[in-house]
Amino acid sequence: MLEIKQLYYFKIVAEHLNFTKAAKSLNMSQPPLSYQIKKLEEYLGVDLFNRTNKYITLTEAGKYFYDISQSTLSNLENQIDIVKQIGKGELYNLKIGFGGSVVHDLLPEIIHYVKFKYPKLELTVQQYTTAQQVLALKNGEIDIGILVPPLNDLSINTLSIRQEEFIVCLHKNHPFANKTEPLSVSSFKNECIITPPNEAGSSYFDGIISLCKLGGFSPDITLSAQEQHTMVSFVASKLGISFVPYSTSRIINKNVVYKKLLEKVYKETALAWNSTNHNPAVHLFISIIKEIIT
Amino acid sequence: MLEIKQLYYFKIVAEHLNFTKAAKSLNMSQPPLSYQIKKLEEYLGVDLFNRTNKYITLTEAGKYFYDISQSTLSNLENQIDIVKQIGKGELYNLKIGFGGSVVHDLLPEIIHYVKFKYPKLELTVQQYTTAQQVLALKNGEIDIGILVPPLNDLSINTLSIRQEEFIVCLHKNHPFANKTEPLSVSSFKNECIITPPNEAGSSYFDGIISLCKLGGFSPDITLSAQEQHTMVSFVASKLGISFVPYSTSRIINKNVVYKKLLEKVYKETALAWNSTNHNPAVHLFISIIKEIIT
DNA sequence: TAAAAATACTCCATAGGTATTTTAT
DNA sequence: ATAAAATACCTATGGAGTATTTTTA
Repeated sequence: MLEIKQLYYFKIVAEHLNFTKAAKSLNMSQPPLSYQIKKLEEYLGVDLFNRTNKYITLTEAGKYFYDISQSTLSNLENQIDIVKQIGKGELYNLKIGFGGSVVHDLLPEIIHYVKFKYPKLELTVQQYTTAQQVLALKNGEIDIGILVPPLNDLSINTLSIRQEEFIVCLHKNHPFANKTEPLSVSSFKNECIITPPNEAGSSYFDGIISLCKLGGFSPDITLSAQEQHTMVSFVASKLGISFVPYSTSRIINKNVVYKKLLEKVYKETALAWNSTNHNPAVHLFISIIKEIIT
Repeated sequence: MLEIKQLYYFKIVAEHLNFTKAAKSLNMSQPPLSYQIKKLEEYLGVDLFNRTNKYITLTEAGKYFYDISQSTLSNLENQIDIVKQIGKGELYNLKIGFGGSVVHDLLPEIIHYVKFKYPKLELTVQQYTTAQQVLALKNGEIDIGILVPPLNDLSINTLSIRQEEFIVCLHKNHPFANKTEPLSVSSFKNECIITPPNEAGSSYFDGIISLCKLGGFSPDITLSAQEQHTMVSFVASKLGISFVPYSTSRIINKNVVYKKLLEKVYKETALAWNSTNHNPAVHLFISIIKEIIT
């Protein structure tokens, strides 16, 4: 089996390109060092050094393995530092799941604010769908979700942190693209509507459906896209129109315009957490977010 | 000292939350497993499990250490796979240094082309200045540089892969912003010129100086920026004008226009490699690039 | 011939096994 | 009473040391 000791020995030998000197710098004798490197090479099934009895050089595989050893050792060192701080209660770690829609505005804002004001709070973030987040919250894989409520799950608490009205995204040559007054949803009853994927319990998708209902029609859905910028690109390619939350209008595309709607439906974004989670940072984080949104 | 075995043992225990069952799944008995975990905790100086004799749970530090163990083990596994392939000559690795100016066009083009056509060539890329690249080429830290020639260093070979004329980047309200014919460099003799940093031997900077000489003046340099998009932002903020290579005009900024110049000076981009480098992938890579540029 | 790696061997530290005790539910 | 972790003790693998040989520049 591979051992960390071997990575370290190898790193030192690769830096000295001389077993005897490397052994000296490791405060050990040369034979066991040679032995460990040989064992490492046997484990990998790969020669790491070109050996002549006078001098050694790294093979191509050895050069690559040097990078591995280097980065593995330094990563471990840094991460273990963090573990020690968490253990001493000097640092908190929170695992945060988020949906794609907050990547470009809310999430960086939150991360910067937390890093600046609460350097003792280390955030690990990963992208999920809302459904995946609920699962991950339940099995403790994440501490906090940033998702679209409502959830019909009693064990998960939520706190609404943003309400955005839906607006419509049109191609610049669309007949309504130059109107200045808000548009009625009913004007689009014969258009192809580009939506997010209709996953089980997707409130974002449901919001679009209820918007169309207010306009008196059921949408013709032939195109869906996971990412907001893909939806915008589809509109730019004249594949249809799209109802998007206000924040999407940050995505600038020269073939696309955004227009307000007469009918008001709101897309909510919420924090979610498992009520049985005992990580003390959860409530710290929630109170920080409350600071931001007020 | 930390051992990889301990990371693995810990991972399994954390997944079972039960020493006896974890030991069974590891084909070992429970006491030595408990002993190794205890040793690990002593090494870290941190409790990883909350123990009662009936059941155990992960501490917050333990949860974080689980992530470390997980990712360290899987990274090592993947990377070792690559080392084995390199060792067998089934895969080549090339370390490539590049200057900032190729990030948005040439570099992605090269990476995609290579990944698609030569999946056996694994590229590791890292950003450097031209001067740093020359150093890294000499000490073998990188195999290939993508930089601005000429280099006055005989041990480094170069191959020019792109020539771009300099154009001028102006604020949209600049008096010349609406001209259609090419502009003379001399028109800008009284303007503040935004440049890249004047590092030792920067041919990019030198190109701008010789451009100004053609216009019959020495530039007034008060502002410099490392990144192309920063230079464009400075122009957008009316802090001056900038002479930029043609590829920079890909950076679209609604307050900025790009205009051709009467005087033609070219910024070159070249591949560079150490003539004593024996990595067989170097010449393979060079021949691939020749395919792209012809 | 000299410098460095490989080989041969010895020893002891420690990983892991078995048997047993402790503890909390 | 029982399931699970901790403790005590034993064994043997293998890591590291010393002495020596081999290799080639």
